[in-house]
Amino acid sequence: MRQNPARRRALLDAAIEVLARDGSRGLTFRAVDAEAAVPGGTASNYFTNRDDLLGQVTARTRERLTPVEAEVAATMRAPRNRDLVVRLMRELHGRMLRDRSSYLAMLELRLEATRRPELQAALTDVFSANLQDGIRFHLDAELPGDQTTVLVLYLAMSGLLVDDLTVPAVLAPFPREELIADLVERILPPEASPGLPS
Amino acid sequence: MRQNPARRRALLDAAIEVLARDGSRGLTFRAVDAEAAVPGGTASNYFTNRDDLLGQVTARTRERLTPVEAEVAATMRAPRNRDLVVRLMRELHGRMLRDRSSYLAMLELRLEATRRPELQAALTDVFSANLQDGIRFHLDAELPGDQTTVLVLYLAMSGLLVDDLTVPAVLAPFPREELIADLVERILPPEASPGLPS
DNA sequence: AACGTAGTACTACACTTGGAGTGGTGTCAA
DNA sequence: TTGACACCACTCCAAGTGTAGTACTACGTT
Repeated sequence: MRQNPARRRALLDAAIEVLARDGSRGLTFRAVDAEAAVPGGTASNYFTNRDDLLGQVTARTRERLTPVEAEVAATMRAPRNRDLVVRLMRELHGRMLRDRSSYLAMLELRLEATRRPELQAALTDVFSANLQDGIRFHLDAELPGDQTTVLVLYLAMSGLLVDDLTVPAVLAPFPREELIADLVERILPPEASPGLPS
Repeated sequence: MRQNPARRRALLDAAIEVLARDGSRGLTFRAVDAEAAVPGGTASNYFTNRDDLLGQVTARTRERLTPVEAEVAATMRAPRNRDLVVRLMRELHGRMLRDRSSYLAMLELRLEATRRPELQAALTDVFSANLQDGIRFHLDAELPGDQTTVLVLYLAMSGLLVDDLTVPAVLAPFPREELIADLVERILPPEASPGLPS
C-alpha cells in the first residue's frame, strides 16, 4: 500500500471527476488511473478495493465541499437580515456551479450508499453534521428564523441543486437569482422572526 | 424484436427493480432477465441496446409515478385550506414510500441523464410536465398560494424525498408528519393568500 | 381434422471486452 | 545502501452480449 499523500489526493480528485462524468458505472481503478494520468495499476496500489476507494472519495468530497472560512466571514460582515440569507443561499448555489463535479459525485455516492451500509453511515454523518452546522451557524449568527427555517431552507436548496445538476432545463424558466430570493422570501417571513412566536 | 407487451412491461418493471437495488452499474440485460425470471437473452430480444432500455424504463417509471386519479379526487373533496395542502404533500411522500423502487430508479435515471442527451431531454419533459401540472392543479383547485408557492413546495419536497431515499437517518430526528406540516406552514403564509399582494 | 405458418419462448454457445491484481525493474532520496 | 515508490507488462478471470438453433403454441386454412 503506497503512502504518498499528494498522489493519493490526486487519485481521489480523479475519482471524483470520473464519478461525475461517467457515474458509478464508469468508476474503475483503470479509469481513475487514466483520469489522473498515472500508469495503469496505480490505483490498485493505493486502494484495496472499490469500497475503500468510495470511502476515501467521500472524505475527500467533504473536504472539497466545505466552504472557505474567509469567504463566509466576509459575507457575514453584513447586517443580519433576510437579504443576507439570500446572499448566503446564492453563495451556496455558486459553490455548486463552481465545483459541479463534487456535487455530482456526492449524488452518485448517495445512491451507492443505498446498497453499502458502511458508506451510508459515513454519508449520514457528513450530511447530519452539515445540517447541524447549518442550524448552529444560523442561530449563532442571529440570522432571522429558527431551526425549522433552516431545515426547510436546506430541503429547498437540496431540491434546487439536484434539479440544476441533473435536469437544469426544468427550472431554466425561473432565473436563479430571482428564484433563490423568492425561495427565501417564502420560507422566511418578511418581518419579526417567527422563532419567537410567544 | 419481440412484441409481447405484457412481457415487455414485466421486463421494464424488473429493470426498475434492478436499477433501484443495484444501481445503474448493475443494470445489464442479464440482470433484468434474472430479475424478471425469464430465460437469459430475453432482454436482448426486447431492447436493441442499453439506451433503448433506459428510454423505455423512463416512460414506464413515469406511468408508475402518476398518482391515481381517484385517490386525488377523494382528497380534493376537502375545503381549500392549508391543511389540505399538507395532506397532499403527505400523500406524495406516502407514494414515495410505497413505490420506493420507482423513485430510486428515477434518481438513477437523473444521473444517467447527465451523460445521455436523449435521456436528459426525455427526463426534462417528464419533470417539466410534472411541475407544470402541479402548478396548474394547484391554481385550478384554488388552493392557497401562487405559482411561486408551488415551486418552492416542489423544491422542498424534492429535497425531502432525496434525503429520505438515500440517507434517511439524517432527517430521522424530525418526524415526517410534523416535518411536512412545518414545511407547508413555512412556505404557505398562515392567512390571506400571498398570491394577490396588491 | 390435419396441416402450415408466424411469432415467441427457451437453450446454449462463441466471442469480446475490460478490469483486477501482481511481479519485476528502474529511480530517487535519505 | 536501502527503502519506498513510480512505472510497465503480463496473466487471469469474470461478465456480458448477441445470436443461432430448437421447441412450443396459437391461429388460420383447406
